Formats: sequence, C-alpha cells, structure tokens
Amino acid sequence: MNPVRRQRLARTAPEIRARTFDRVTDRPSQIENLLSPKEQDRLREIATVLEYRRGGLTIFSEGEDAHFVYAIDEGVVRISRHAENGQRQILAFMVSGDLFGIPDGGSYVNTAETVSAVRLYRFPWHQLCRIRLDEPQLQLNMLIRVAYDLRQAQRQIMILGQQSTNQRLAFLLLDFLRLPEFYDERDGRLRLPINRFDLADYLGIARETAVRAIAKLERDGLVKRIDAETIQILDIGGLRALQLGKRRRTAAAAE
Amino acid sequence: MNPVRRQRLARTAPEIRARTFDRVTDRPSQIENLLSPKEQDRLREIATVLEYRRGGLTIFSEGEDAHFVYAIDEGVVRISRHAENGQRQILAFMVSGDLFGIPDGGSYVNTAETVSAVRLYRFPWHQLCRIRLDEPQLQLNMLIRVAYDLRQAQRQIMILGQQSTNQRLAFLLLDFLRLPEFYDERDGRLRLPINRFDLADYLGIARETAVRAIAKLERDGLVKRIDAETIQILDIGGLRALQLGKRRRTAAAAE
DNA sequence: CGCCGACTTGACACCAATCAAGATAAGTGG
DNA sequence: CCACTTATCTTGATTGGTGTCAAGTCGGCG
Repeated sequence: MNPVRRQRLARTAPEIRARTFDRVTDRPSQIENLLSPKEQDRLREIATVLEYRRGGLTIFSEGEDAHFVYAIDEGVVRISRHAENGQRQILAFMVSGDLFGIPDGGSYVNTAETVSAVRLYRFPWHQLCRIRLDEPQLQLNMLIRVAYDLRQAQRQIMILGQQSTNQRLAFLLLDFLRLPEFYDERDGRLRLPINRFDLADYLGIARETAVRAIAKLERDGLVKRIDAETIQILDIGGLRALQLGKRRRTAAAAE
Repeated sequence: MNPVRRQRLARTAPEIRARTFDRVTDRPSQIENLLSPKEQDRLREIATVLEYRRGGLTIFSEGEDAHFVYAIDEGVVRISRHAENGQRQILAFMVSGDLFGIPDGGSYVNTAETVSAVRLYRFPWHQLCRIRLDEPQLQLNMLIRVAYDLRQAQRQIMILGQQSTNQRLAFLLLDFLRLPEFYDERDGRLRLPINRFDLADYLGIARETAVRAIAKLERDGLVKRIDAETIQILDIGGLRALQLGKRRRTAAAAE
C-alpha cells in the first residue's frame, strides 16, 4: 500500500529464521537453520523485501483480501483490530523475527502498521501454501509460530484481566528491556519508539492514565524520563516486584 | 488425574471433527470428513475416551509434563492460567469440538478443568506427532485450530481491553446464545453451567461485580434471572446494542 | 433441622476515564 | 532566523465505576 521502496530479492538474501522456545514467557530464541537449506532457498525464491521509511504507515488493513504474509527483519510493527464502534485495540507489537499477516478465510483479520522505520520480507500466500504441502518442516514451523503467538495473546489476556495500570506498564517496560535493540544495558536507557496513544491502546487504558503511570513510576524512583521516548531504568527489581503484587481478589480454588 | 471412568476405544468411535471458518468472529462450523478416512482411522487408533462425571475436576495442570492432547465430545472445560501471585485468569471455555492441551516445550502452559460433566477424547502427543509427519492434512488441520484459538484469544483481548463490565457480560451471554446446547430458542432460556467465580475470572472482574452486572441487565429489562444458573433472555437486540456502545475514548487514528 | 456453600446486596474508598488546559517540541512558511 | 501552526505529551479537577469488606439470603444436603 504505502511501501516507500520495494525491490525484488535484495542483495542481502532474507534470512528466514525459525524459532524454538526456552520457556513459556520467554521470547523464542532465533535458531537459524531449523529449516533445511532447500526450504530456505524455496522461501527466498518467493520473498520480496519491503522498506517503510517511517512510522504510521499501513501495511495492510483488516478486511482486505489477504495475498501476503510478512516477516520482520528490522523495526517495529503494531498489530491492531478495531471494534465495531471504531475503538482500536493494539494486539501486539511485532519486532525483528516475528511473522504476521496470516489470513483467515482469505482476508486479514487485523491491521498492521509501522511504528518505526521497518524492513520486512513479504511472501505471497498462495505460493507459500504450495511450498508447505511438500515441505513438512515449513508447515511445522508455521504451527510453532502461531502457537507462540497464541501464548503471547494469552499472556496479554492475563495482563488485561488482572493487572493494575502500573503493573501493566511495568510489564511492558520489562518486555522491552529484553530486546537489545531498544535497551542499552550499559547506560540503562530504554528507547521506546512507541507514542503514548499506542501505549495506551495496547495496555487497554487511556492516554492520560499511561502518562500518569509513568509519572508514578518516576515518583517511586523506578524510572526516570529523559525525553518522551527515552526512559532511564533505575530499578529493574522494583519493576519486577511491582508486577508480582496482587491486585484482584480472585476465586482461590482450594485444591 | 481424576478420570472417573476411562475406556479404551469406546464402542462409539470418536468423531474427529475438522473446522473451517465462516467469519472472523463466528464459531467455526464443524465439517466432518475434512480429514480423509485414513486419517480418521489413524486418529481413532490412538484415541482414548475419558469421562468426567462432574465439574471441578482437573484434567491437567500448568507445568505438568504434557503427554496428551484432548478434544471435547461433550461438556464444558475451562482453560486457565495462574499468575505468579496465584491469581487465576480463565482464558477460555472450551465446548464440544474444541481441542486443547497442546504442549509447549514438553509441558502444559495452562490448566484444564471440567466445568460440567465432560466426555473427551485423549490422544498421546508423541503418537500424534508421528502421524502428523506423514499426514499433511492433519498437520494443516492442527494449524487451523490453533489459528482459530489465536483469533479467539485476540477477541478476548479486545473485550478485556476496552469493554465495560456490562458489555463484557453481554458479550459472554451472546457467545453462549449461539450454542444450542445451552440456549433453548423456544423458551428463550439460557442455562449457564458456569458459577459466578468462573464468570468473574473469565471476564476479568470481581465476583460481586459480575453479580451486579447481571442485576443491572435485569433492571434494564434485558434478561431475567430464573435461578443461579438459568437466565431468561428478554431482549437480544438490547444486548447487541449494549456491546456496541462506546466505552473508552481511544486514539482515533484519522485515516 | 441446622450447617454450609454459593449467590446476592449494601456501603465505602479508591482508582481511572473524562474534560479542560497548559507545556514542549517539531514542522511550516515568511 | 523567527512567528506561527500543529501534534504530542503532561498535569489538574471532577465524576463515575469497580474492588473490597461486610452482612444477608437462598438452596442443597447430611
């Protein structure tokens, strides 16, 4: 739709990465070569490299006919869905190595938009389907990825269902702390390339509430705002402790 | 763990059902014979029928070594996960035709418990894996199911992220209205085999809040409580209108 | 009949959505 | 380079909604 530049089969052949899982909540480690060379070759054949130069660009919208699946090489993409009344919920932020755009009944069910500059690989869906039929490993790999997304979604359900605003924010910060592309461990600074609107729509809170939550963490000495998109992390342990604190009295199933 | 009775390969051979999707939010229609007879046979060979006579029994718990995958023939199962602090969140209610228990890294990530009396089919995971390798259709079927679960989870995220308590309840009621096993269209009565604790933990609210939400719907003339688990539906249109009403001012992306 | 669990209702404090306004930064055109 | 607009972020005041504690009701079961 809005690709600023696109080129067929870039000089740097797309790395098709596979994943396995360390732990339930861990980001999957990226393992090259879980796919056989032959499978990688076949993927490269049908891949196109897309580059989006800035954030806020639409990759595809929910309801559109789905012809492609995408994998991120670099940058951040937000996956969102709109309720019937027009409210937007951000379902996930996708980063390097993630796969998105798997269609349902021929259409996209979600909207994908760039958050920052992004480079991604695009695969024609019908060609991918053909390859999958005679490359069982690829089929399995796809299942693994979807299963991972499912667990991530379930994690998000946990957060939205039982965490307070501050806990939700702590969760998000800790999530991004694990990504070296955003967090510099040496100086302890986190560059969050996400504006407050997106943050709020992801955490299921109002924009002002998100700001106030950050302000509260700052008052408590856990973080310090450098500028709008940079946060100095002062107390990781404090953040971890925050999300463990209980919030809602739930039905303690006595077993 | 607590199976009251179990029998190998019951006289009524388990029907292994496949699914396709009408629309995004629709429950998938159950299509027999998307699997070839050979594939169905192979599944029957490894299936065991389990019966649980009442609700509140544990099928498996999160963290346990995963050896089986389950499919529901009849009854309701709740899939839940516990936060580090012990809080329980119900991720989904599974009904007839649903599949659950797919392991992650050799363990279950969720807990499955019966809500009512349940009959289900159990498949040894490692045998299932072997079959999948040479039955591509089965592999695909599994992917479709997981993808469906993912979309359901995303739907739950939408509800928890932006709906008010009353809207959440309306959503749940409308969900169950589509299932003939719970809703009798003739007399307009819904039998909800779910206690208030489970209801609250599913909707991400407190038990008392759930009760109050029901009371409010009753005051507004949308439903009427017959007894604790039976609800007379008076105004379906009103319930639908309720969940469309806007709740949170979100970032209206002007596009 | 009396206990017990699940459900229900009331009172109250607190958190978060909303409305409103100000602050900061970035882009735009003169 | 500077006025101006615009977008984004931030803070304050207010109000409604929801969690929590507490008490009361209902129905089942021994």
